[in-house]
Amino acid sequence: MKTMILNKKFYRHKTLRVAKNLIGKYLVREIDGKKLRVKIVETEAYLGKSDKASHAFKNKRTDRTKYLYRCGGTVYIYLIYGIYYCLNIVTSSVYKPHSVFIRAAEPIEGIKEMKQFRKKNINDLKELTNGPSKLCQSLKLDKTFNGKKVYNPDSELVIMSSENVEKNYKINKSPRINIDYAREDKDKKWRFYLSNSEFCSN
DNA sequence: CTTGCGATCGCCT
DNA sequence: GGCGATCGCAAGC
Repeated sequence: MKTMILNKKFYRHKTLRVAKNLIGKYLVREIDGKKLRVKIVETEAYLGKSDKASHAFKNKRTDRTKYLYRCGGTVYIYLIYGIYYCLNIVTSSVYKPHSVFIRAAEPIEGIKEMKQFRKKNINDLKELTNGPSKLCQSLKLDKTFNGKKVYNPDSELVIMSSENVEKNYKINKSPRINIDYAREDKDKKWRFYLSNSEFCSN
């Protein structure tokens, strides 16, 4: 079974389902003729209007969050703490500002380049991509990717299916990380991760 | 215009 | 375990 780009329809489903289905898929970044490839091992679902942790809670729509209102498969990247970027993939239908937050991945290809894009000297492989902003550094992703489509073969960032070994994946769930402000939504088990993967965030 | 703060990380103790 | 970095963003005046 060959790996291929996931089509637009993959993202047009319930966000919790897409968040789980993205585990084990490949995130592929093309830069200067080089291919950087990682395997997604940890995600979180953000359910828009009804989710106190979501940037689009109560359908809040601003210059920053407008990308969440586009079709499934659209990139939403935001700046956090003035210095770091975080990657989301829009899901569900247009007008529902849902997304899947990509928290961690396993480096597969282009590791030399990823090490160069991260600031510090990395010896431990998992330190390249075991956090949402570490991942963005390693893949050199920033706000210029906003609005791009991960199902478009011409994009510099696409998501690809994995081999059929994914049938053997055991996926766990837990509450999402660092959303204490979300009150009654903070304990919802909307975080998914590959069981036994050492490449998950801390 | 002003102000308070964050879906993180790395360094410090 | 704690904390500071650093600035875009959104809310409030």
